[in-house]
Amino acid sequence: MTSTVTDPVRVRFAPSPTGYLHIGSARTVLFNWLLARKHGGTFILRIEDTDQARHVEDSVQKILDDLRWLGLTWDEGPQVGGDYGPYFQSKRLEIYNRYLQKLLESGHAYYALEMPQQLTALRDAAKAAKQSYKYVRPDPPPTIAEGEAARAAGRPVVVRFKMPAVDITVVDDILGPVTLPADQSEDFVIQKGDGYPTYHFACVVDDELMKITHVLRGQEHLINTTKHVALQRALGFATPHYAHLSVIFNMDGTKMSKRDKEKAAKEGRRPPEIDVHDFRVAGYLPETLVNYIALLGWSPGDDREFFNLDELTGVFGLDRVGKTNARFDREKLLSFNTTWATRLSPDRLLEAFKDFIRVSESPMRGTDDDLLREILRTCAGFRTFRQVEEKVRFLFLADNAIEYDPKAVQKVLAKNNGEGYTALSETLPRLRDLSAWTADAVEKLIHDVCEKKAVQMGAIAQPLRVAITGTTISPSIHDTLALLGRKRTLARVEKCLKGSQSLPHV
RNA sequence: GCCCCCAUCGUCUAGAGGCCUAGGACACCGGCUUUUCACGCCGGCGACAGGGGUUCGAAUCCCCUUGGGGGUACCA
Repeated sequence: MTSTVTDPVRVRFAPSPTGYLHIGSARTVLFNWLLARKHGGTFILRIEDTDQARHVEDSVQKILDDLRWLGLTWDEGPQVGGDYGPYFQSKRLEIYNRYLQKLLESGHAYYALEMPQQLTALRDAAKAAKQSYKYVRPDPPPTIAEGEAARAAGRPVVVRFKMPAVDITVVDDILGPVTLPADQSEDFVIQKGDGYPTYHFACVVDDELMKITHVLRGQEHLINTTKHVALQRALGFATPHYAHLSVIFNMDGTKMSKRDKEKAAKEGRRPPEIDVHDFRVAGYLPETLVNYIALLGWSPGDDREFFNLDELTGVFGLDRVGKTNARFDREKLLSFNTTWATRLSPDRLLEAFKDFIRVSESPMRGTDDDLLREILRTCAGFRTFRQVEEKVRFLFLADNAIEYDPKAVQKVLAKNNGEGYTALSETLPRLRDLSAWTADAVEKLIHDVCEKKAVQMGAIAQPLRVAITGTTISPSIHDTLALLGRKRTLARVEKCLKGSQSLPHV
């Protein structure tokens, strides 16, 4: 089915505040946002905080911050308001109760008195016997009066919706028609024992009241759609367009879960990035993330693959969203980031770099813009900001705090009877005498030394690099020296040379 | 157990019956460049899950099998 969009498009992203923004959710937001922008519609953010037990305190703040970082701003929702608020479900309890009463009175819903443990036991038994389980509606169900009395007596009473015994077909904008047999759905809970609505109920009421036209969500909700449509019919609500997105997995086919991080930490590995915030702290650009996740399940139909948000808005469409589950390829992401870093203007790159420095609490904090620009320039071709940081880490260490990598020292300085040290000591006076300490002058000097000694660049550059950084990795040798400055360079080389005298193999 | 969804290179995908001896990107493998790490350039390897149909003709349509995924909560 192709749906012609006539009403103004209103879409929403409805996270529950239980942590950071997951990379999979980020794709869902992106597609919603793009759909809204594409049609000049409205993108709404709604916080589904109906689960008191799992609520995480600063979660909302974190999610909002990472959404903004991605550039996915919302037209209605927390912090910006709107005509259809409040946008926190916990603030809409009266609204849900009103519709709940209607359902109760019209006989579409009823109070249910079973204890949770009782139900769990039945489910477990069915599972153990490899049988399917379904809640059986009491016959007759408790009356409203009985339900209210039980609740007044302090019993954990819930309200269940009478699921009609008809097959329900929804025409998904991505998947096409999907029919769910009636006998698969039970009378599900719409109000919990604590008085909060369940997701299904709150979601349906809010989507109606907030005039949502398109529901774009994860595939885990596909089957819920039956419940939602049934609820809409009972309530006399319109049914919005539905579109369900495929799932994103790790390369090994497992789910991308925060558990991966815990597991890695326990095993002493660096935790993989799972939430948007993880990628941000790891030194990825928002442009990269947006571009990469856009291509997970959507394609422009041709060979182009680099798009910013504006460009995506221009070409995005639900008709080009695929049905297949995707795997998250970190190698490709890295490659995208490398490309994006070269595509951005120096100003934009600097801005992004500073965000990285801030959120990652980098030792580069407090560095002035000119130096940061210079660092970015000398590290051109980098894959992530984190890599830049590692490459220029030597700049932010005290001269006497350089840690020498034993392997680098052996390979570059000590090997062959300390020929690296020899090269160093021969170069040192030339550096002392260098009139102007610029990258160009340094480069010229090193070339000159190489020529005089009839050796390759590496024979001079590498010993210098190890002497002043402690490692074999840094920007070009002339940039490395220029960045460090004459005084600190000389100090480090001298200290390195002095240290060599106590080494047995020299 | 039951229900639903999905199926092209290792990965993301293009492909909407003949344009396909299946295209691109990442990865991988060679080579070039090179002061380290990256970057860059050139070349190569590499897929229509299997089986039945439909059709003059199928990666494209239908069925079955297999495989993968989702759901089956007083979570969302």
